[in-house]
Amino acid sequence: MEYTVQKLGSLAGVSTRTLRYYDEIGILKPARINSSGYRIYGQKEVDRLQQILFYRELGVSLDRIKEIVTSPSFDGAAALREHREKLLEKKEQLELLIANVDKTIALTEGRMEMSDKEKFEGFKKKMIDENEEKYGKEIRQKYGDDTVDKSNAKLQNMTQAQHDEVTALAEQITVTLAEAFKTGDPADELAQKAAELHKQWLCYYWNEYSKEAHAGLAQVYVDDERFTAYYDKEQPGTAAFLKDAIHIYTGMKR
Amino acid sequence: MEYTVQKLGSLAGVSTRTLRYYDEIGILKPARINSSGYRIYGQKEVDRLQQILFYRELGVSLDRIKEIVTSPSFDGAAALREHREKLLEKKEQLELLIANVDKTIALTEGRMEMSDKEKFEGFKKKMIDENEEKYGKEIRQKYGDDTVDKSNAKLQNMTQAQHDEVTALAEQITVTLAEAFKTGDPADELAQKAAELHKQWLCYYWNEYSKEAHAGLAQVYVDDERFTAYYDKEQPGTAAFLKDAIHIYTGMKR
DNA sequence: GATACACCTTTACGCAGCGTCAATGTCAAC
DNA sequence: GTTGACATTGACGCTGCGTAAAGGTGTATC
Repeated sequence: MEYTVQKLGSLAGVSTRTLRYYDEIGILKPARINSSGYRIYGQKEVDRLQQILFYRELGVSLDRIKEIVTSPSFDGAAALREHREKLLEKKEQLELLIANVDKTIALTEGRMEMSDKEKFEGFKKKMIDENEEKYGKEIRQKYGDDTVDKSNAKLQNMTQAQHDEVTALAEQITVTLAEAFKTGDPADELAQKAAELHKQWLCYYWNEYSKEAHAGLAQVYVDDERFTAYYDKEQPGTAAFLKDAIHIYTGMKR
Repeated sequence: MEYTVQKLGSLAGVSTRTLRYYDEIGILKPARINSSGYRIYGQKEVDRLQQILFYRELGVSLDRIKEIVTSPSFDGAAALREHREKLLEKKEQLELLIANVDKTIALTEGRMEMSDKEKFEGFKKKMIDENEEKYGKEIRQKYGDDTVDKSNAKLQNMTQAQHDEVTALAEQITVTLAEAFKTGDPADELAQKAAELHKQWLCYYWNEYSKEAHAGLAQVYVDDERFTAYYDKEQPGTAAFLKDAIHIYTGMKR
């Protein structure tokens, strides 16, 4: 299959200008130039463009990308695995930031206090991490454990922040559920709110939410005595009540 | 508390140049200018800078940020919640990309086939989303369901890719577990590999992994008949065997 | 008072990664 | 031969600063 600039551009979702620029900086040369000077791309170029876009997405500079894709000893699979690693790191970064946002929201809604210094912790940490990413290997060889410690501290902070949110949510569920239980009706507005909160709580642990899984878990709450004990702690029958509420909420009767 | 450019800069982790630039474009003016022309920032400016950095982190242009923070009818909490939403979207984006990478890795390691079009799906989807983000409200008002449909299609695709991986992993667990069961020893290398695979599988669903939770789930496999049935399908006793393997793997005896 | 030094100021150019003209050539269809 | 969708090169513009130049200020030390 052969492509002109526009064909390849629309295939890959980039502009023709971008393709010409990539040609200009020598990162993606067309397979050949036809008699009228048109750029003609082939299969190899499609694959290469894909790789380029992968790395670009990561925020890797075109210069670095050039090094990567023009290297003759280029191990595609290894590069992709590395690529994957970085994406995961970026995801962690994001989660850290989200935690920071949550904290700030909590602040504006009263309660917590945050010193000026604390306010910028998230950003500073980020910068530290970026430095580590750049100079990581050297630093690690030189200072070893210190770096590892920092990384661990970050992780602890993250899970701490997340843990705080989850705990607050769990508390809210308990309260709402106790209120709802008094009505005795799992279809009642309050019980449905508890189910909704429970869904939110669940979403902290599950990447994918499905009604089936939610309903399934509710069943486990009744079937598994450890869960049952937790929910029935204050008021026996609460676990079963929650199960009913969730089954109604999800529309699953099983 | 009052700050000069450098004080504020080091507090916030930005350069003095950045602060001067923010002054220049009118996004963050100092509280006052002292007799020598020095920029002096106060508490209000610290808070504002924090907001600016939040939005900057998101990739929002300084122009947009200016609109947001200079708006007199500025609801901080609402803005933060919106901010949070976008971060979550970005995280989804990332997960979509990771799925795309995984797919490509699987491709290079043989098996799967991927058409040229498919290769760029991730990127195209991303662009569509970006357009939606920009013009979302207008489009939604004009075309309503169409946009919603697109969004849903994206989600389906994402879970599809992830689902493929998870299915492959689950298959691998089944096979390994069946082999391991023959040895009859849950501490055996093969059984421990099955536990390891099970952990990986679990990590597709859980954001946080803990040994306690893993061991707890293993117990549920034995306690809950639906799970037991699934694992004992080919060979009764497999669920209990997996539980033992995981309890050894996690070092939890309970 | 001189000198050093860390801080501040404005002005101005440079960079990536393209978008966006402008001016012009080419191909297929009518 | 004209129209219209494609292609070409060349050049300038944009963001969000980094960085260097050329200079003023504040405090300490000699």
